[in-house]
Amino acid sequence: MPKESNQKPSEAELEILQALWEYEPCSVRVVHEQLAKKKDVGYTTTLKQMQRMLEKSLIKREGTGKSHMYSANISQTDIKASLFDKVLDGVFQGSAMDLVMHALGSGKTSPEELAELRSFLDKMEGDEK
Amino acid sequence: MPKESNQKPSEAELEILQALWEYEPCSVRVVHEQLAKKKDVGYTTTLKQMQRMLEKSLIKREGTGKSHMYSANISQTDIKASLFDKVLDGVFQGSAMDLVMHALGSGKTSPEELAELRSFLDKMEGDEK
DNA sequence: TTTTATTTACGACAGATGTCGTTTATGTTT
DNA sequence: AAACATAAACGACATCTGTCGTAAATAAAA
Repeated sequence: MPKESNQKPSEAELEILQALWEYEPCSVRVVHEQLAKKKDVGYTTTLKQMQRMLEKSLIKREGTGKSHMYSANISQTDIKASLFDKVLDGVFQGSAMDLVMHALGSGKTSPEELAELRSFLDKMEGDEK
Repeated sequence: MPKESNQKPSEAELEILQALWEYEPCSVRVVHEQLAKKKDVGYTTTLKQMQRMLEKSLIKREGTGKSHMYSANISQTDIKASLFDKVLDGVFQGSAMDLVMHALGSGKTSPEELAELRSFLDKMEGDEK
């Protein structure tokens, strides 16, 4: 199997991964510019962070001499699952339903999405039987 | 207003808070025994952790002399919201729907719960208009 | 081929986190 | 009161994180 990372990314590392998932493969500069939009941080800070992430195999890179191109070495799907589980077990006592309710109650869902959800439910209930 | 904590708990701190939410007010010993079920850690470690949390006002305590009784100083609801938002923005690109789908797709919901969700949806759609 | 602009690579540092060992204080039993 | 059992307080330490400054490497321009 491919040697994927097993470490869980920190806050800052996650931000970098996000940029990578969107632009990979790309240079440190590109990633940094994304971060710079959200917060005030130095280029070398981003670089250093990425170098450490490289050591941890959270990301990978290619290219020789100057300018390396980086890519995430961990899928967004995995992180989604991982963070999701963490929150689920951490504060929702493992009740996915509770979490769903929270999500719907947060007022961040449009009517269209609710409709979509409804049909999804139909499909789910259709399957089991 | 009551002086509540503003810091976000770390991994280990969250575990302690969980124990507190369930048993508060309680002693360090009780909290420790809960943690000990899940991981191998020393009593003084838990104690130290809690003392630091006290400084940060993540928790509070009462009782004089020996044996203090501790309680969480931050509501589980707040943490829920906070962690939820973090995950939502962090990897689900702010799409609550995506997160809901993930939750439902994780196979951690019973048919009863799905039914419950359905009626919840009915209610929601009934309200808006 | 100098100069200039970038990109990397290193090394440092402060603060947060996770873990303990040891010492001190304080009830509880004889 | 003396001995014992516990709880709390301290201080120490190794990592991990977030941030940089500075130096070295390398490509691009003059």
